[in-house]
Amino acid sequence: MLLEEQKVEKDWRYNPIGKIKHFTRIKTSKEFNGVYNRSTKTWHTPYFVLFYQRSNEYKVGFVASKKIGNAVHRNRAKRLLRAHFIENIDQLKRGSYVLVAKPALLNESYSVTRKAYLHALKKCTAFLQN
RNA sequence: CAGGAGUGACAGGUAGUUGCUGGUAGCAUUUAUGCUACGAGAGGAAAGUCCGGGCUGCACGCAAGAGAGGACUCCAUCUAACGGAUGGCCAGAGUAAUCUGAGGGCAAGUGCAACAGAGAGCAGGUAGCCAUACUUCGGUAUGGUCAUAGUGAAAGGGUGGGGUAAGAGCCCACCGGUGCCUAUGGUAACAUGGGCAGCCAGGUAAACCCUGUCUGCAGCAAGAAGCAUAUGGUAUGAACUCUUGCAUCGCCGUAAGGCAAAAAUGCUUCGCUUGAGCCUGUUGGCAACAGCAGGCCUAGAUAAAUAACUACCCAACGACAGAACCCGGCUUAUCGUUGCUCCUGACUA
RNA sequence: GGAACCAUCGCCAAGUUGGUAAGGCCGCAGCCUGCAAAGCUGCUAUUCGCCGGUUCGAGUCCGGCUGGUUCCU
Repeated sequence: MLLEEQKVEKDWRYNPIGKIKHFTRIKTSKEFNGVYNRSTKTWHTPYFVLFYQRSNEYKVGFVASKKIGNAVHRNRAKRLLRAHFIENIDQLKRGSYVLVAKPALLNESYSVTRKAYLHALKKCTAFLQN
């Protein structure tokens, strides 16, 4: 019994869900291309594109290209996407996520983009719920 | 009150909830992670990368070698240094406050100037003017001359008088400009005078070039250390050969490395923030700035932290915009709010 | 982050020492042909990426912006 309890504790401690720290970031263009090409589900909205690849690792990548604007606008787009991601982080399945920003993201309010994000997650079947 | 000129400051704030990146302290354990508390967390340009410096590596015998290349160029001061700043001088713009200026040398040398025009670089002579000769009395030829006309961005001083066949710095007076000498003021650039000379000497050096000053080359993806992976091996003494030797050349010299190792790939750590630092006061200076005293520690990330939401304030959901080794400048972008000083005009007292 | 370079007609481009922008393809018009193609002739840059400066005069020289490309990885 004790061992089992310890195991549960271990699992909880090693379960990275709940903190963005535990998601390893996607860095190189090779990794990004891997997610783009082998993604199990993708969903497009006017504000961003969500790529989801099922795997045993926890990985995230936020992308803001030069089309969005200068460095300030790119940083803001990535921050907004990160805020969306952190909000529902404890309900996500294992896998690699890539969020690509679009120029319309900066002009729309947070509540609208939040709805779009939740809808995209549903369509990609990334929620943990049964 | 209206219109200007200069120089500063700020770059949203407050409260709450949920989060991010470092630091310090404590606790826990699987010993590199988690939790809790406290405090910190982008700019005036962080930008462009246009200059200068620190720092690091390479080079480093001659170090103040030589030349090339590059940059700058009125004077003085400031600075670690600068192509920067401050104050002046000169030139230009403006009624003025004030602003703008790559602002040495073309009386060292070489080159360049399309078109137009007679002529564009040791000046020249188209029209014109004058004299002489000839004459068919229209003019033609030769010589003198350049004031006047025309061309051009620019035609070798200006005005007046004398002079002459006609004219001309040919001569004279005044003015402008140039060189030399000199007096006064100023640290100096230079300014204001005086004398003498010669008689005018064009523009262009962001054309070559000359004078003077500076300059070794590269950049934190510099460079150092650790772990893992696979590759690779002439010779064993020297020589040969290979690789490297950070722009060029001369003389001198003949370097370094080849398992006690080298280079490649991936990851990590250091470099990485206490510094020509900031703030306040005071002293010196017209000022840039410097000295002294006291106080402060103020981002250090790594696909890259400052966010999301709610409420209120406000003329305003705020302009331009995100540190990436660090400083000093320059340049460019910028919605506004606001302090101080000065100038001109109008009106009132 | 650092370093180097480029921009000329719709496309490809020349333009050395500053003097009024060659050429080819495409397009348009004409000739030729029964009609076309080919060929021949002619036309097409008012602003040389943009803004200033030097100069009598800048595609060219100098400074600053804008856009793009390449290298270090």
